[in-house]
Amino acid sequence: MAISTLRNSTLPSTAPGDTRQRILDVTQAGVLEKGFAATSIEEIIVAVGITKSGFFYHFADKGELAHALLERYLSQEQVLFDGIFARADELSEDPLHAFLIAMKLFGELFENLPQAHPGCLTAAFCYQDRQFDRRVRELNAAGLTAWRNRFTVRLEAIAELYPPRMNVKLTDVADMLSALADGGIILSKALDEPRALAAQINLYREFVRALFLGAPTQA
Amino acid sequence: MAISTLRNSTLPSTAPGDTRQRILDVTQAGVLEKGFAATSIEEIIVAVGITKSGFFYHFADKGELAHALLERYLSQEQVLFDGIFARADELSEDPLHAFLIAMKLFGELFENLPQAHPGCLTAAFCYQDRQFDRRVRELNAAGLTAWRNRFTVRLEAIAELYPPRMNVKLTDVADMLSALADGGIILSKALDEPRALAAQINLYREFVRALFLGAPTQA
DNA sequence: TGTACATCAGTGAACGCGCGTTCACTGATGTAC
DNA sequence: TGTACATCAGTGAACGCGCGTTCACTGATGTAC
Repeated sequence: MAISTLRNSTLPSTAPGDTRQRILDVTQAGVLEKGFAATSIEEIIVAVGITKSGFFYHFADKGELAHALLERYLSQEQVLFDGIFARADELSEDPLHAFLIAMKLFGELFENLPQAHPGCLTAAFCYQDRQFDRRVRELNAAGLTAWRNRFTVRLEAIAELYPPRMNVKLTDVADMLSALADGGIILSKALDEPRALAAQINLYREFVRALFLGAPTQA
Repeated sequence: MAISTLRNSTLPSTAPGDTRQRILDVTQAGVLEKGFAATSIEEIIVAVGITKSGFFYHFADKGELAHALLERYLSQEQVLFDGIFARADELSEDPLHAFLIAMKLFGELFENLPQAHPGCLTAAFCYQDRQFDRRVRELNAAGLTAWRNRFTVRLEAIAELYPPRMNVKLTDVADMLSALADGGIILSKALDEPRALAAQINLYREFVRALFLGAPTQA
């Protein structure tokens, strides 16, 4: 009680909704390091600095925590990509070059990470999904489908101007970015090589370039 | 007791070492569906049909189970790829074509899966690695490094005959297969689309072809 | 060939700890009249 | 302006269940002599 009084008087007062966000922050870090089941409510509340009852004021049960966490993650990701594509579209009107610029911007996010990328919640949840109810699983699938659609629309616009040089399905090429991002994160995490992720995003850009422009005859 | 007597008399008697393998089989399925922490010893022994003490005869503690599981998985994977490359080398002496054949064989493993691929232990462990001791984490990293080295050697042999048409690091191209396999598995699991994995392996083949042979001028 | 002992592959019962969850309560702030 | 009530953001104590682990024991098979 002395501590919380002290905190309230000396530290900046917590903004409304702040505790909930901090619970989600701590949970996300735990899920990406240890998995959801191994991240206990006990350790979350210790890190956040509230009591267990405080936790249950914000979330009815642990399942609702999982749902809220994934929901927040997917919407943050969407905002990120909206920003990247908006910027890329400012820089080029050509759909292929805008796409290549967007991939360059995306890759640059990971160029100079001091540590390995902390991880992708979609991947973590995918490997633990029998712990969650159907709502969570469907939310995760919807997130991947949204990525697929977002990229497929752009790839189709490109294909109208630049006939593809390989016989591939554009939805697969759209999925390929998700796959390389998730796979690149696993590489960088497991090998503790921060740069491995950016390297894979860069290869994706090379692939898209070769698909629509062809590979140069000599390097 | 009546049940175990029945089992011993009517079912084929268990071969030596069989119980241990069945424990690992059940654990692996659980880890890929729910994660390691959420896969309890209790449910493992029920599925295998032994008692808890029987489990602890085979494994000193749960950590040793994790280590044994990953060890077995990595060696099974190694055997699989030894077989694929041995077969590919029989079919072509040219390093590029042998590599492309190997990727075709690899992809065909996943062409006609009735369900989504059950998952990759390396990915699952990567997202839960703070649960394990250093031995397990190092084993996982060693597995990915082994893949990298295996493919890099082959890619370098190819590059001597077919100068690469893109400015990429061959170790990254080697990693790309791991990344696309892990990413493709996540896609197929999360979306429940069994074919998504084979599609990504196929794109890898197209990329390697374009890297060393160039993309055709017209599809 | 028979007997003694060792090893293998488990059984059965108990243990304590930590987990997620519940419930009655509280102090500070906001709103109605 | 003062008072009554409602809402927000929690506290504190208790609960039972399931978890991983331990320990003394056992029945079947293998090996030495």
